[in-house]
Amino acid sequence: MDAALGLVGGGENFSSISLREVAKNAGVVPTSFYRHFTDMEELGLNVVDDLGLLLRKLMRNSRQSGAYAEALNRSSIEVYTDFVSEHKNYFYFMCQCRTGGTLALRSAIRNEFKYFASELATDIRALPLLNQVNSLDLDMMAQLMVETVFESTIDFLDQADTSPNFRQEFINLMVKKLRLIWLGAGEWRS
Amino acid sequence: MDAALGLVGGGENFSSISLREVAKNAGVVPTSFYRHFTDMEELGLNVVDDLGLLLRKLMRNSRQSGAYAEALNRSSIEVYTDFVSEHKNYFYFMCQCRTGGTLALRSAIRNEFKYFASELATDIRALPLLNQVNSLDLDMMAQLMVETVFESTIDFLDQADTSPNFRQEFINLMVKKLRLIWLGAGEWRS
DNA sequence: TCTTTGAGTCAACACTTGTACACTAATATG
DNA sequence: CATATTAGTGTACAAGTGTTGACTCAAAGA
Repeated sequence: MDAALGLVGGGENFSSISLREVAKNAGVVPTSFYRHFTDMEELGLNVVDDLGLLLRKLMRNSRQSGAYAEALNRSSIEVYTDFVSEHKNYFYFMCQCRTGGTLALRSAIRNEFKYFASELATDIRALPLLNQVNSLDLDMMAQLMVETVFESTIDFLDQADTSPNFRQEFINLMVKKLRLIWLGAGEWRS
Repeated sequence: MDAALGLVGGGENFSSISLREVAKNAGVVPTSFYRHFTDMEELGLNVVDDLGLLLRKLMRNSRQSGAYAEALNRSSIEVYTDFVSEHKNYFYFMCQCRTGGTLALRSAIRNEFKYFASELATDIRALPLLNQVNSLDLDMMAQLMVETVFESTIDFLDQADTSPNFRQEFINLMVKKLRLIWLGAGEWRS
């Protein structure tokens, strides 16, 4: 799995990586691949699971630090961008497969997002700002926030190394977008 | 190009489609491919150009019908979803390549988005609702709206055929998200 | 201690892939 | 009419692909 992620991080597309490449990158003979996975797709699904664990860990940490309570303010965006930088390969993989993977892979990732969004929804449910919002609309809002962040991740990955202050610009833009959504949420009447 | 798009629409990932497959699907011998493109990437870039033309056409139509003036209300979302349904292959391609293409392909698509968003920005600039918003923030808002719509396109493509009322549910959700953003925009003070 | 099992090796297969070269036929252009 | 150009054809090759089957060997469990 690390070998596959390495290739993805190196610029290859997961869907066009061959079993043999993975094996070679893992320092192992091609036939050994079958000892671990039947398929490249199965390998991909396992990576999605790992990614899910990673994201849950991130979420736990954010909750502890209290940043999460205000759900996606500046500091939580900073945490996120750092996290992405530390796990570039995983996020390249995720960005690629969310739209370009097998149908099974796509829906596996979709599910991770749903989980993430629903966790966010329960966390912000209690906020007094949102007491005019019903449960369905709350889900919609959480979904929009999560999507907004994830959607921009590929841009961050692509450009993070281009200029030293891109990270700050990116964070500023992200914060604005989320503030805009929060502003709308405050006015929302279900 | 149609042959390539056909393969994409059939579930294959553009980045793993071979030159030979395209040739076969076009009813032509592999070596003939080189008469038109040097590369699969070059073919891809040409498809992006075509897609750009398509999107501009869509935008023109929406403007004429007046729906666009209110920028992404229900009827313009309906127009968009119909448009996507009519050009599924193009949109599968776009969704795939925005995150999974070559770097050149990715940034070509990014540019189309930028163009689209900036057009939207100039269209909504005059709205009295937004007279407290400066130019930079307006761009950010237009960008968020465009992203929000495009980001969900893959979900629409994947699930449009699953249930007969998915289209309506999708439109409802989309309208809500955009309404949320508009609500925020109305409160925004740059 | 014997035996099962997990993870690796090697050789081989039929097939696909990108690309090169030499050739043909229709269609524009001078 | 002659000539260039454009889009197609067939053959060929070296490299890469997924998958098979039979083998080794260290570690874990009985």
